[in-house]
Order: sequence, then C-alpha cells, then structure tokens
Amino acid sequence: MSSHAPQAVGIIPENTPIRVVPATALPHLDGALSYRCDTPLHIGQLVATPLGKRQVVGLVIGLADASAGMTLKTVSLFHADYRLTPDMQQFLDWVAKWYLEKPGLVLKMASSVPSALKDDALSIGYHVIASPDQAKTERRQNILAELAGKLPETLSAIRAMTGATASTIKAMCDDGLLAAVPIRPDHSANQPDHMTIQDRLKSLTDEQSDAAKTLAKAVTAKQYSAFLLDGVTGSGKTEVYFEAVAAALKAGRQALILLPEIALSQAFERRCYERFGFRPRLWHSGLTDSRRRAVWRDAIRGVPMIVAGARSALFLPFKNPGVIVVDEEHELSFRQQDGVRYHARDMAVLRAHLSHIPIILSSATPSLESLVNAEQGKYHHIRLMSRYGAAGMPDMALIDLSKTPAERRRWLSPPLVDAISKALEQKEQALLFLNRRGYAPMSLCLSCRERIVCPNCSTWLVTHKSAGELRCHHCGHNSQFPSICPSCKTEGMIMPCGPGVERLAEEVSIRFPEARQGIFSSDVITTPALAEQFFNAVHNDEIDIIIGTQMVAKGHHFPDLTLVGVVDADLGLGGADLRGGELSWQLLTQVAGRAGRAERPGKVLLQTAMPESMVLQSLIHDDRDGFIAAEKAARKDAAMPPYGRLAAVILSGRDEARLMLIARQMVDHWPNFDGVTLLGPAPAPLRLLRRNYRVRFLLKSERDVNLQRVITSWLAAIAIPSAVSCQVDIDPVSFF
DNA sequence: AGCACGCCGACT
DNA sequence: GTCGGCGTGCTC
Repeated sequence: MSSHAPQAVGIIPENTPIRVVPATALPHLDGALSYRCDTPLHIGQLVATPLGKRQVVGLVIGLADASAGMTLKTVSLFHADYRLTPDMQQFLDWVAKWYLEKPGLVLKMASSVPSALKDDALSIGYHVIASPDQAKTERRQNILAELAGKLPETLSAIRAMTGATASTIKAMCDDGLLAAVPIRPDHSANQPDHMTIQDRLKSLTDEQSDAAKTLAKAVTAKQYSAFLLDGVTGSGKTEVYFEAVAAALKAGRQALILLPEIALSQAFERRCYERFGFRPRLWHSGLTDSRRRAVWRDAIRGVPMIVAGARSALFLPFKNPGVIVVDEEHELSFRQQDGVRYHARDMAVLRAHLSHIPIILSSATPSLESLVNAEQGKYHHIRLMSRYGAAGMPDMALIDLSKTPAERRRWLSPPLVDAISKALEQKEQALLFLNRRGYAPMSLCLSCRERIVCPNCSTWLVTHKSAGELRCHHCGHNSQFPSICPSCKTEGMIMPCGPGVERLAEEVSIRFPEARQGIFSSDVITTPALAEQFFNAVHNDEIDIIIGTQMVAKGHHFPDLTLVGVVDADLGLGGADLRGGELSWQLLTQVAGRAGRAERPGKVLLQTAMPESMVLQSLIHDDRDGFIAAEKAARKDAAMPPYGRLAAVILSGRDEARLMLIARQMVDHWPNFDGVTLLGPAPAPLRLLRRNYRVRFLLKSERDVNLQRVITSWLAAIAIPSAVSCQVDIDPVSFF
C-alpha cells in the first residue's frame, strides 16, 4: 500500500508537537489542542485522540509551538488510509466559518462513524481442514464436499448452501473437520467495474442527450462548474444526470447524489441498478453501524462508487470525488435544523468548488435562489421542456370555498365530491392532498373553551385517532386522548377541531363507502418497505382514493391517477414565512405532477378561500415565469434573500425573563453596523419548544455585508451565562 | 458535546 | 446514613 510508504513532502516526524482538532465541541477559536504523535504522520490525518477520559477522532491540522514544559498526551494512528484530502480539510474549515460553528463539531459530521476508532467487527467463517472421508456420517461428508476448496463461509451462508444446522457445524469444528476463522464482511458487491460502464445517450431524446453530453463533458473536464437542471416532472432529469454520474465512474471516480427523503427511495435504488448494474451505496441515519462504516471507509479510500444519501452524505470524506448531484434541490429538508445548522445544497456547491468538480442541481420547481444564480450566470441553466411520452400538464382549477363551502364538519366541497364520484365511476384513481398529519390539528374543551396544548412546547396537541393519542409534532410528547379536560376537569367535552388526513379518510369512507382508500403519511408509512407496498397497491389498482400529506408529493407518479384534490390550498400561504409563497407553489406544483399521462391528462382541483392569491392564480394559469418574476420583485423590494442576507440569533433557556434580560443587554451592545438592521428581540413563533423558551433576533443586511463578522464582533462583547444557550442561524430557512 | 465534580432531596 | 438529580467547568 502506497499510503504506508513514507512521503517526502508534508510528513511530520514522530514525537513532534502537533495541533489536533478533536471531533467535539471545544470552545477555542480554532477548536484545536496540542498533542504529540507516536508515529510519523501527515497533516489531514485522522487520529485517535485522548480527551479527558474518552477517546475521540481528531484531525491533525499542523505543528504546535514548541511550548516546553507542558506534558502533551499522545495521539495514535488508527489507520494510515484515514487521511482527509486538502480540499476536504478546506471544506470543513469553510463550513465552520460560514455557519459560525465549532470546527470540532463540523469535523464530527465528517468523521463520526460509530466506533470509527475500532475495526470492523469480524464475523466468524468456517473452512474445511479435513478430507471428506474423515467424516463419519454421510451428512457431514456432503457438507465437507460442498465447502471444499472454498474461502471461509459464514454460518448463515453454510446453512443456506447445505442445510446444516449451527450445532452440526460446531460439532464438526470440535471433531477437527472444520476450522473457525475470523473473516471480514464482504461489502464489495456494490462496486462498479468502470470498464463496463457505457453511456446511454442513444436511449435519450435529443433534448436530454444534449444536456447529458454537456454534463458528462463537465465531469471529464475535472473543473468546477455548476448546473441548474430545470425540467418539469417527467422530463427525464434523472436519466440526464445519470450520464454525468456514468462519466465520473468511467474515470474511476466517486459520485455523490444527495436526495431528500432517502429512506423512502427504493425506487431510486432500483433505477440506479437498472442503469448501472449495481446498487448505489446508501447513506442515511437509519443505516447499521457496519454498513455506515463500510461506506465511510470506501469513501476515504477513494473506491469508485455511487453514494445516494441524505444531506449528511455531503460530509463523507471522499478521496476521489467526480461529481455531486443535488436532486430536488429546492427541498427544505436539505437544511439541517438541529446541531450544526447547514444547508446541504449550498454547501454542496462550495464543496464542488473546492474540489474542482461539477455540481448539478436538479429540480422541476427550482428554488428562487438557484434561479437567480442561474440568471446571474453563476449556474449554467439547462432546461428540459418536453414531457416524456408527451403527457400534458394537468388541467388545474380552483374551488372557491366561499361560494361552494363544504358542509359543517366536512372538508370536501360539493364540486370536489362530484369530481371524485366521476373518477370512481370511470374506475380512475383520485388523490386527496392535505398537508396535515393525524386526525385533528387542535382540540377544544367545549366547557371551558381551553385548547389542549403540549406540556413542553407552545403548540396544540394533534389528535391521532387511530392511536387513541394526542401528539406533539415538535417534541414527540404523546398522551392518551383524555376523557377529562386537563384544565376544567369536565368529562367528555373535548372536541377535535379541523381536519387531518385521518379525519379526511373518515369523511371519504362515509361519502364513498365502496371506495378503497389508503393514507400516505409519515405516521402510517414508517419504512421503505411500507412505501413500496403502498406504491404497488396503487399501481395494481387496489386503491381508489389516496389520502396523503406532502410525503405523497415526492417523486412518485401514478399513471392511473386522474384527479388530484387539494383540500386546503391555503395552508402555508398565510404564514409570515419569507418563503411561504414559494414553498406553497412548489408543493402544489409537485402534487399536481402526480396525476395523469399522455392519453388521460389529469385534473387538479384546489379548494381555497383565497382564489385571487398570486400563488394560486399563477398555478392555474400555468404561469411559472410570472410567479417567479413577481416573487423576485417582492424579495428585491424587501431586500430579502437572495437579494439581501438574513441571520437569526436565538437565545434559549428555561427562564424566559432571564432570556429577555440578556436580550436587552444584547440590544444595548449592538454597535450599529452599516447596512445591517437588527430586528428583535421577539419571542420565537414557537415561544416554548421542548421546555425551553426561545427569544430571537433577526439580522438583515445587504448582499455584500459579511454578516458572520458582524455577529462575531457583536457577540464577543456579551457574556452569556451557561444556563442560556445562544445559537446563530446563518441564512435561515425556517422561522419557528 | 461528554464527562466529571459538587452540593441538596427520597430511598435500601 | 447513601443514591441520584442536574448546575458549572474543563478537556492539550
């Protein structure tokens, strides 16, 4: 292995004092401490680092001053291969600086593989150490014959091959017929053989093929370039960026595809397999330790592969990256909300830049940020205009709820009910979209008029009728649905108010008792297998009416679905959220895209109390450009992103009065920076979250202001007690 | 972030 | 008399 050979350049001799960033939250500026090493090593090496009583992963970032006297602890190499490339080091550094995060915590995202310091757990394999005739029984002879000349196999593999039981194998070991040896789990099955990767340009349309060639060329050029791959649902964006991925694999490099909701995307895995002949390596929070470790290890060793992952996959230490794809780039789930608050799409662009590779942002409904970047020439804008198989866009119409309201305690208006009946008569499928989990979003005591709220958060508890529970969607609190009002103790007067998907299902079963329905929400569809099962049921026409939350809007097309009913098109429009309109427009466009195909274009009905709203008007007139122009103008006027910058500073703690006190002090210390406006303090929209009160500031600045520096110098002047935590949110996307 | 030390309430 | 709550302080 070349990595074991000493290299002339950049090697640090053993016993030298070095600076190491432990992968944990150290308050120091650079997050580094001084150590000594027991072997020669390189800058960028990941080392086993003693820290207090524990061992953590550490990153060697340079030499320490020869500060004599101090006794330094010793770090040790745990694997020579575990070394971050200079661009990866730069990337982590940038992320920490951009988000004002501790370097150690950012490093942790890149290195925190469970038990990274340990080696793989070895499994036990068995191989033959005797000739078949030494076995006494025929059964044992057969087993020996079967295993003869093979590499050691695991117990389960032997059982599968020969039908032998564990006790037989153990007994054969005792009798000296088989020997047990440790073996490494085999993870090599998903590795591409780059010799076999072919391009697939011939199966693409001209439009797709041109786009694919451009992208593949960019990959071959090994330079930074950014593409916005912008095409309607069904225009074949995936097939197009697969060609860029193919180009990377052909060059023996690694390809990263970031996806939202990876846990549900078995369909993506299958498409990948069909295209390339091997499975992508998956990366998400649900992986087992050993799989996680295997992917991480192959990433840092530069093994050519496709990684399809959630946002955290961006922090895999690829040694040899060739291209990054961000699919559904407009999705807000790319923004991490807890821990280090980063935006995977934005940081993916940064990483591509630092690693000199192309990045592809793909979406049918691109974010305004990306559209503006494309307009300003920062991204190459590739548009795919034609829908595969010439399926038309669905026909969209509004249902004005002020003219045709639903009856009391019902949520489907007469025109929508009619449309559903017609679809059912014609044996076609319908989708009812309501972005609300559970049965009812709020419950009221009819006696004292109190709403039932979460004990830990300032939110209403949501009724989940099938579970017989009240749940908080923010902190995970749940309790049995009470028969007695927690406030006035009156019995049997608690009334669920408003609809969720469960309640909608109830209405559907009353109105259409003969129709087969299924709920698609995160409460019901908890595993990829269940999602798969649901999709199959829809495809096999075992479901007539799908009732779904936003989960159903993502990525799955139903050809026999001809009617989409949006139960509440105004959800998300009222909010004070900066991106409320954009979000709503994207979500509704995506939902609409679920319906129809060439010979039977879909129909979308949107129930609304605000039929004149810009979002809905541009939707029904299929006027994307008009919507975007108006939204851009509004943001420009208000100097909001992407034309201005935002940052939030959030104080949180148990004692709200104390928070306000500190917040006032912070206002007193605000030094009035040019071009920066300080808004607040104000209680956060969710004033209480997980038993912590939250008070927020919002900083608004012009585009070219270094907001990070402003915040750093502002906060440096303030002593924040440890009972209060202060979090900075750069480029926030959510305001609760 | 962990993980200690440290000082005040209900249990073998 | 101890077990254990989480407040604050340190980690080369």
